[in-house]
Amino acid sequence: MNNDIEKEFLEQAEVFKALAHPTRLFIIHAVKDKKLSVKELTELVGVDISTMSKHLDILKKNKIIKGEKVKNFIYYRLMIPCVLEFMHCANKVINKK
Amino acid sequence: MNNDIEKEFLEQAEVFKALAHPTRLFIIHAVKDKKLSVKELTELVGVDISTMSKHLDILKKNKIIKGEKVKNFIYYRLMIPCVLEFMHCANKVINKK
DNA sequence: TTTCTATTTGGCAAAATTGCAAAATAGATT
DNA sequence: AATCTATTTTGCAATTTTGCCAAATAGAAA
Repeated sequence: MNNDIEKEFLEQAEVFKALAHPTRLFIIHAVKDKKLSVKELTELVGVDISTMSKHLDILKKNKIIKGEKVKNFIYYRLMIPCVLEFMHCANKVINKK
Repeated sequence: MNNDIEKEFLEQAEVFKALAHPTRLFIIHAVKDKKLSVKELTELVGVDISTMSKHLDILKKNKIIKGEKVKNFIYYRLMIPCVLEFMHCANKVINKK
């Protein structure tokens, strides 16, 4: 595997890793058509708020979601709609199991 | 997060996890239009053959690739073409970084 | 300013992933 | 049968990921 190709797959794998967690998939689903704060997402999932913050950070760093500060809150929204197509495809894979 | 939803995202996350490794993304790319044996893939990537075997097993268990035995060799091929669209989308995400 | 409220960060232990080496299998060839 | 050859499995140590708690920040409200 040559160096450029290797780098390409390495970068791509980072994106897949960012998606490879049930809580993060839930977040994507939840913010696809409405903005939600860290606290709201925390309550929906039922996890410690620091844990939620870290999950959001991973998605943020990969430019999958984006946060907008309003007063004390940071509202997150989905930035990459094609991620939803990923998920439909993933479902096809699951159903063939 | 209710139980059914949780299960759905848990299953989806498994598929994303299967894709979240540079070697496994390379494999998918390599077998998308030609069948390759474990040994051939091992040489292309430059990894221990037992490591390659494990990567292939992960993709196989998730029905992403399928192996066909011919003589002593097992030739793998891509089963889920929509995975390639995943990768195009992942590239869009990367380029926005 | 002091006090809330929302969010992030650091620390840490538990769990999962990774990759090599060695041993085990499977089956083809001699 | 014995011997190759390809692949898988086991064992294990190193690395990474995860999630809670406690502490730190940021900024709004009183």
